[in-house]
Amino acid sequence: MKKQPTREKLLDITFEEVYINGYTATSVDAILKKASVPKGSMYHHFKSKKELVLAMVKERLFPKMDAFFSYEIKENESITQSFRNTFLVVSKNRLLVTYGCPLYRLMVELSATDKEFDTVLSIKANEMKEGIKAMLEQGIALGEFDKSLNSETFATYMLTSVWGILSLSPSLSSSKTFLIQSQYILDSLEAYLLKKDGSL
Amino acid sequence: MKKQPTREKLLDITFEEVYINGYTATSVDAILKKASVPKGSMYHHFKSKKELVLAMVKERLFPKMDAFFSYEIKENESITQSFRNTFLVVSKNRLLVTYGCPLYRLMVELSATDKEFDTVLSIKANEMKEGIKAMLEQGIALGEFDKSLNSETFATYMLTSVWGILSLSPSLSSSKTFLIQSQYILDSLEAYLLKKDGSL
DNA sequence: CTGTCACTAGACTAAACAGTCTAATTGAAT
DNA sequence: ATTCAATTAGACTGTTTAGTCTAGTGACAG
Repeated sequence: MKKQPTREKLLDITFEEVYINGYTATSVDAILKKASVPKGSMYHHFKSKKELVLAMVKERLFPKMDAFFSYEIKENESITQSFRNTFLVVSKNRLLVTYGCPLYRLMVELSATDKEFDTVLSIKANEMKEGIKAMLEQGIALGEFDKSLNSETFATYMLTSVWGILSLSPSLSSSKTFLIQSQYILDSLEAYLLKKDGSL
Repeated sequence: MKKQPTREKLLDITFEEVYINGYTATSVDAILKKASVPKGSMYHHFKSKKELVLAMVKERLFPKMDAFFSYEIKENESITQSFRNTFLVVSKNRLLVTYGCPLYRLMVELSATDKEFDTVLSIKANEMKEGIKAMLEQGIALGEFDKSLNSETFATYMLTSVWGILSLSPSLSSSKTFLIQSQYILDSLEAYLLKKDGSL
């Protein structure tokens, strides 16, 4: 168990603390205590609390999300099935089901009042929307969905409604209810499904 | 323009400040300054910041939401149309579209870390779910929806997905995109619609 | 007119906050 | 071994925070 470099340890602990408590409610001192890092070290690596958290967003939060969502469709798998699989993976992630999407939580807390956070977080949100949009368009191109499907607005709908469902109070959320509700999202996609033979 | 009683003025300003900035990022001093109320007066009426905000939740936030959502169905109006009307009303509310639902924002910020807030806010969230659920059940009873519709989970889905859609970054939200996306929610209800004659 | 009590007023306190400073220590290069 | 820059260490500072305290004010009942 070799010693983790200070900067990396700080980013890890900052992710955990800010995810659960939010940006404002997380104090620098609390992060330092949990990480067992003295103040001077932190302010050597980061010029302020905000810089620390912005670095955490770019070097921890974003990579975590990139690793989670692939937007790739496996061979012989329909786009619908691909979405279903992603929902299944999400439902199995205890933290996501309990506390919601960390990107979304930060957006809700900070986007209205902090332009810099809003810009950075919106870029990732947009990237995710584009990923979903590309999948939907692939589905249209392959004849799975009707051309009348507006991939832009439907992608945004899928993304934000999943965020909303996930961000229920921890006391009310469960992986089972998430799965049922994600099915309703797929139901709304059904309206654009081009039924072929009775293969399903 | 008669002078507003101190307590009432404090609740009004507290609602505005906490709605936009959140609980933690709103300081008592900021509220007092904006309301032009001295500290002693506030601590005469409320024993702490938390009590002030809890009172605001009960005496401002909840009544505002009660006034907004009726869960009543007009004569000769289908349940589906009734939902559509509510979405239309929501889309016309600038604050809601810009900043999202104030109840939901507070839940995202506090439910994971504060049991008391979680309890109080969850009660209202549950009440709203029950209101929607009752409408759905009325729709089943009147033959508008199929009996296979799970009113409990679908009501939760409607509520949380609307919250998610509304809580997009202010820089990305608009009343038009909200309306389009709320239509997708109604699309998912379509799967349970008992089509009758060609009256629609 | 006077005593009472709800409320106002704002100076004050102690703790928590983000951020600074200088000195000590480390590790790598020479 | 010596040098030197990168890092660690934590005491310190100034500000903001929620909350206290005591003196005063104003309206109203007797």
